[in-house]
Amino acid sequence: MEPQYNPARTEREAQSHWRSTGAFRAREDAAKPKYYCLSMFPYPSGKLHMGHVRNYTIGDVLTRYHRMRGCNVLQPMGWDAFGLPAENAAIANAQPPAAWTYANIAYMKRQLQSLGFALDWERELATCDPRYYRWNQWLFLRMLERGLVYKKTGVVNWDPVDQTVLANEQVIDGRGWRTGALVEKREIPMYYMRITAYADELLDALQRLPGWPERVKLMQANWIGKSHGVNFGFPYALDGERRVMRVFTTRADTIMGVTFCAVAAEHPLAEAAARRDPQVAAFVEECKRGSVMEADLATIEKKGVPTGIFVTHPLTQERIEVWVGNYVLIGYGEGAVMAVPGHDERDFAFAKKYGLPIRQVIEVPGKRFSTDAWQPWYADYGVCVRSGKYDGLDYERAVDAIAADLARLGLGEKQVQWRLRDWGISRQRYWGTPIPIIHCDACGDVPVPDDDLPVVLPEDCVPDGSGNPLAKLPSFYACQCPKCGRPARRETDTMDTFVDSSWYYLRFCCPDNDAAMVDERTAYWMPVDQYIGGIEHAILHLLYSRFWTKVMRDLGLVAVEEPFTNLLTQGMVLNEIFYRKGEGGRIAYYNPADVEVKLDDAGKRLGAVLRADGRAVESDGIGTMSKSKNNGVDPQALIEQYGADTARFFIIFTSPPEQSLEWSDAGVDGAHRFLRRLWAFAAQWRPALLETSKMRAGSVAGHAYPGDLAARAPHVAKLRREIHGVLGQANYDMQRMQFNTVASAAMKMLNALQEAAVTQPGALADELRLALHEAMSILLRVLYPITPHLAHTLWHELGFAGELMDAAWPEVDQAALETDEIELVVQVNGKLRGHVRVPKDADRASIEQAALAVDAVRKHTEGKAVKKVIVVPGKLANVVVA
RNA sequence: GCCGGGAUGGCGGAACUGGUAGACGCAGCGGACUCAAAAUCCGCCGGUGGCGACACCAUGAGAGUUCGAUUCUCUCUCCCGGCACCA
Repeated sequence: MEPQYNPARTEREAQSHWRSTGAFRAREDAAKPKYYCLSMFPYPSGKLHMGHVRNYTIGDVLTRYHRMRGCNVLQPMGWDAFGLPAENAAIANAQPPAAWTYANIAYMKRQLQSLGFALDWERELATCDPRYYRWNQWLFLRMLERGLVYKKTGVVNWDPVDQTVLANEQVIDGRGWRTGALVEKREIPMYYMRITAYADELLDALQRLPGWPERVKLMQANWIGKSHGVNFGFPYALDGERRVMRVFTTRADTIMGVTFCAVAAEHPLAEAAARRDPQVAAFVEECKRGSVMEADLATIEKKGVPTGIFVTHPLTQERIEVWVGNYVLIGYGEGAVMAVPGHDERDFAFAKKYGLPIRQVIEVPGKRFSTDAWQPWYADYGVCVRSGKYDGLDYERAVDAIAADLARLGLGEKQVQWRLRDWGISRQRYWGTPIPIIHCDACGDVPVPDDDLPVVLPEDCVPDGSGNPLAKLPSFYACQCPKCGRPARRETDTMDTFVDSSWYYLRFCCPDNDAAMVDERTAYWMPVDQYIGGIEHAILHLLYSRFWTKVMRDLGLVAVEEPFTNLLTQGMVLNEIFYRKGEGGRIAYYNPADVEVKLDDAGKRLGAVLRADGRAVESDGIGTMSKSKNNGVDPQALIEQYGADTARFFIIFTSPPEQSLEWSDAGVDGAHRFLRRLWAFAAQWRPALLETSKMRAGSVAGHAYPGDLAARAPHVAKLRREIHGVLGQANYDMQRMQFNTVASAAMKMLNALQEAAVTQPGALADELRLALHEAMSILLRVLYPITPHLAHTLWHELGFAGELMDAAWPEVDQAALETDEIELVVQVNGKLRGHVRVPKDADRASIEQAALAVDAVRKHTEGKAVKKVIVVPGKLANVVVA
């Protein structure tokens, strides 16, 4: 054994040992409880970043821990390989996305392997592989057959210069990222998946996911957004035709306060008004410019124009004017809303701005209504006033009565409304799963027959930013109609990459099956016992995966109701974002490693410059590490300098998993120092520990301190008390997944070991030797999930039995924790004033007496009446004085 | 704007069910070893006052509940994530 820690050699040897023994190959084994541990697979952006290291280290810790607890573990890895960055890289480097992606996968795979994760690489998959995405296409066709896929128009960002559809990410301040042209909204036909058909179940089943964080379930519930209300119509006549404008409201109790209505720019009424009023037309045009993002729509100034069209209030017969409002969403509800400025904040602001009437129709006791300024209580539930026959009714009764009256008129009914919209999966892009549809002039949209799957994506295209290259590639799109055999055109849109990631966890169970999407092996491994990934996926990816699983269940393909039993949402790894704005609004991002932050003498920040040219760069604050913002930190330098175990230990130690983390490598030295110190300690005491290992090799208890040998020496008893006390905490922390304090626990154990060992530097007494042996065995097992190479190597070097990865997780010896006396905290009026030692089984009265006898307590209670003494057994005594 | 989360020393963080605030580290300071440096080891290390014993203040800000609040409640500020075409 080398006297000094050599991470490169340790890791090389441990990894080759694991590789040659196939240590992490997962096989179905009905005899053992299974544990499927999955980390969200990475997008192959080029290099791993710290977020990946954090994510996969957490997964690895859990996988190795559960294996020691006796589980048959599966931890697979794959590549979320389709997506936009590959096309961006293609534009920049004139290289096909496929070549770029495969090169990135090869590099990142080596990085993952160098980190020593216990992955079953035989199950590796990449979503850009036709053997994978053919099943996207296959399931798409099954969903199409069942009406779960349909076609309708959707709104996209259109760059008029490049003649291409832009992702939201590619729109910066309303302009195309490459051209700087003002982006327009455009409606195009797209395929949708009917996730709304599962809205009720997706919401309901959240209650049966106790292993998910409450906040994620809350976010999903809010996203699905079930609301109860009334859908009703305002009759009107237009061009001599009698029609009805439908709206949905959750506040039907305020219906008598309607003073106007508002419709979205895309609403038929707005279009009708635009045809005869140029002002309305201009406003509708204005609304069609700008972003399609909800966040932008929500923050823009609320504006509108009157259409000159009037509808009839269904209950009062009042004439109500219709406005076009830029804040009304065509995609939500009916694209039209009734406006009650008295009791809706948005409507109030709108009415104030345009001088429209505001009417109070809800009263809350003790509150005074005024049209001067909005007050939050205006939106509260109360009692109807100035509402004719509904006066005096509370919310529930008013809604019931109004819904009944509207129903009698044939104009409305109660309705459940969802915020959730169907999932648009069409992308006008090249690097994705081709949608298996053929457009025939005679037969319409014809599904590609199953026998013709997969529709293979050509891998040699180089996008140039001006639209989808597939649409310019006759060898791809030219085809025959499967129905009539006449020339036809293949669909050139591809699928949203969320499709790929919606079921990869199922494919990991049976990645080698070329005949079926999934097979019976999913019954063994599914559901995923522990899923780990960034909190940024709390809604979309996780909701789509839940939906997809339910669809597959209904198709009889899998048996599970929900894909992920337990979810750990990892906090983001953040770093500062630096950029420069070039001509035409183009933005270039610079990696923080290449930027120097300038400080003044007082340490105040003056600015930042790019090291390469010394010119200033702007800061865009801190944000999640990403390819697009170029603020990732490559872990490679860290691994090369310190080794994988240090990188793993550091990322685990520096923060609890769920917390977001601003990247800083301060402290890496400390992590490395600890591992060196542990190695040196092991090397120093190796002869004694080896000898003890030999002596105890046949012991059933393994490495536990023998129960028949009482630890009489105080320093031995102290060591055992400390080790087992820390172990108890570590076990608790492991279970609640607070791994940073498990790492701390390992450090505390080494500190205790060193302290105990120096107490008797000469010949080791048997008692101490056995206690050190036991403590070291516990320490290595606790540390193994975090720093497996080092722990594995020391385990062998010190002669501990068997393979560490299959050693049983250590348990606390309660006998080691016992003491005769305990120390209690003594407070006066809740303030710490001293300590007192009492027998461990002391009763309340004697504790009270002991507390009152403490000098500091006497000083602070002198001349005052003691009202009572609060005794918390085992913890404290608090003397309360007047 | 809406939904979800967070804020504790110079820094990362700890404090289990409301019970010793600052575990474990980093950085810093002082010392030992050394010709010297690195490595290693020992000590100190929230703030203010005091030689000291000790006292007071302190968990983003402000209020409240409690014998006692980092922990529970309310209001506010700032930061992070999501908002349906980044993944």
